[in-house]
Amino acid sequence: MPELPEVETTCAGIAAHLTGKRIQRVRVYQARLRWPVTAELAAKVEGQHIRQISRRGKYILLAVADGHILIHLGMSGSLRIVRAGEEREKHDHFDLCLDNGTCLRLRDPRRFGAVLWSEQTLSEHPLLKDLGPEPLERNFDGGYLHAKALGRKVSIKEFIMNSHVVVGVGNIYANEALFLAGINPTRQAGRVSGERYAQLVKTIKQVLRQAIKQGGTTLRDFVNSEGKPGYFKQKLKVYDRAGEPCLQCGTTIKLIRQGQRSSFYCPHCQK
DNA sequence: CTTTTGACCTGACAGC
DNA sequence: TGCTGTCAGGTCAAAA
Repeated sequence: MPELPEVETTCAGIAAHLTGKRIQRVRVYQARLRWPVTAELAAKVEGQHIRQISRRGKYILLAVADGHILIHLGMSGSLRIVRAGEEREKHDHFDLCLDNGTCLRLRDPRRFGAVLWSEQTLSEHPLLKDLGPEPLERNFDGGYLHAKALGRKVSIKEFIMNSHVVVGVGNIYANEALFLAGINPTRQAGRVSGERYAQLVKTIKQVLRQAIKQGGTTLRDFVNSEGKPGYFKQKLKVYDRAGEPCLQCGTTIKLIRQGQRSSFYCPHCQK
């Protein structure tokens, strides 16, 4: 489900509710997520104040005095702020109960998400330390991508979806950015010019910024922290449009599989 | 080192 | 009304 815009939307929605609040109680209803939710987490954070909410790639980070809670939404996760008494529904696996009668509640049908405790410096955490740059920051530019791609034979689409290359670009936005840049998703990463990488970086930033503005993309079940969907789906040019006409030239949008994921592109506009 | 494949899960939907 | 197979916003770990 959530790519960077959806995680960003979620983060922005929960931040004001959490910042400065004291964690009264951790409730784990289903510990078996991507990794087990540990008893250590509860022991460490109960009674602590949430100092700050931030995001690194698709990880949401809640800072407390001597460590961080790392939350990943996987494919189907969502976070909401609920009243403490609110009835739990199917797939609600985790609550962070605050001292003001509200809870941060994680729902995740597929359980590919994660809730982890980290006492390490974040830049040394095994899941974070090798992550690529943030796509919306200045250090993510055409020169960086072009240099990183040198000698790489993977397709450009799999390349930009690799979080060690750049974080936050998932299947929807990879397809969209490649369309906007006019690049065929099957092209080898190492065989794309610096000029085209500069263009691609622009379209990645553009599509992510627009999606954030629209509150993300809801395909079937993404909801923000208030339970509302995102509206970027209406702006998608190629994703989920196989067999439909290209909005630029009318050619039929093609569907192929790359690395077990669907890719959509216009064979005429993308070379 | 890079690349590919399998694994983890539930739910929705198509086709028989 | 089943049942089976396929697909879905991710990404780690192991194999090649």
